[in-house]
Amino acid sequence: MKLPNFKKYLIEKGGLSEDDFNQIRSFIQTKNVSQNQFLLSQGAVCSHFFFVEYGVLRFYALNSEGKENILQFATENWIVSDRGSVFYQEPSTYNIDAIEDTLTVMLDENFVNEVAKVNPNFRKQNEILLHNHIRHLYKRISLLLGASAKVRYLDFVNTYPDIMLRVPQWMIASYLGITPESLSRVRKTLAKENFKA
Amino acid sequence: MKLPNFKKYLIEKGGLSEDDFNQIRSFIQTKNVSQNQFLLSQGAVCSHFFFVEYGVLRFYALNSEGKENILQFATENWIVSDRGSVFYQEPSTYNIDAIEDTLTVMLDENFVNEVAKVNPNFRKQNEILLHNHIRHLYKRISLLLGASAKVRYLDFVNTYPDIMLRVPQWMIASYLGITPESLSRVRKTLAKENFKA
DNA sequence: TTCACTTCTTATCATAGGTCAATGCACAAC
DNA sequence: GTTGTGCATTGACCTATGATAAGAAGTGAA
Repeated sequence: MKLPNFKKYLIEKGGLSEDDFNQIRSFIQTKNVSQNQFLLSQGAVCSHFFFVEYGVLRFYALNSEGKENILQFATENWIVSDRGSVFYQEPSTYNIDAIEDTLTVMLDENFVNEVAKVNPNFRKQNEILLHNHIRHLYKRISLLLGASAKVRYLDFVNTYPDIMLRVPQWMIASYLGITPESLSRVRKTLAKENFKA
Repeated sequence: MKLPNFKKYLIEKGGLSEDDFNQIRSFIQTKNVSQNQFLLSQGAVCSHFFFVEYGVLRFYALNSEGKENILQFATENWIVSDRGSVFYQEPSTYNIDAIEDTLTVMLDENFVNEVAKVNPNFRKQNEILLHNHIRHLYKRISLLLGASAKVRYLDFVNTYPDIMLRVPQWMIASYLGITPESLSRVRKTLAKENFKA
């Protein structure tokens, strides 16, 4: 099983050596998800974190009227999961499905512990990654609280130009918290403005 | 320096023993902030995490028009900080000030390392707390994406009944991403509904 | 080719929530 | 007492975005 991205991630972000990586190879479990298949469905208990080796996942909730709210896209090198479900064995209120055919590495609490045994530094690195994640979420909340649909869209385009190209526009609208129609309008006015400038 | 909440936190949530706590006493630094004083101002580098021993802090951003968006309130036993600033020495884009006179414990990266030396289990516990934090942020994002002002307000009241009583209403409006006028109207309709029921 | 299906756009109308301005309270300072 | 300052409420109006419905363009299967 070749997992170039996962290996690179553990070495560059996790602080592991090539050797360390070889030692943990046996713990690695992967899972394929084809397009439109679910990795996690509302109501199920989520037992793993999913690292995306290749492909695109979406992580979303359904609100009381059944509307999908996309909380996160996950492309290569991202990790998604319902953390509450992993740590407390609660049924999840979220869904994860695949936007493209995707290969994931399944990580659980035990995996982190095993890696930490091989290289104790990993835990520290992992902590920094978690803080980083929190930071991104605060930025997102900040935009949702105080920025117009247009500003949020522009930020998305700048932050995730790659995702832009791989997911349909209506999903981006959902991620931004607006309707596809509104996003269409935002794009139209932006196009006009650029034409003038 | 008596820090009953901080001690309790490290023992209950951090997995430390009474003994462990006594060993790290010497690393503990505290800071008092009186009402309306700043703990962090936009543009400064934030070097610490702040644990609230008593009091209330608010963590907020200013949007492009200068409007405050409150990202987080922190009462007893909460930790706030601009994580990007702590880990990467970047100037912060956020502000933290005190809503009540507050006593904080100042934590930095080194603190975590020292505690982990005394009790290696701490790092693992800390990781779980971080995951929990992430979970709460996703819930918040989910509400901002898909719930009306009324629903968000009701959720706030249920989740943070204590904070309700300690911060002015216009700050709650800011936390919810609406104007004080709108919150006033939401409360009015809720009052009517309760009267009928 | 046609048909079905999805995505994106456009137009019209509806509404939640924003903006602005006035009023009413507390509470503190004097 | 008076004056001021900050907060909550209310009302009149405005606007960004939602809802609905209809078309247009792309894609893939039969």
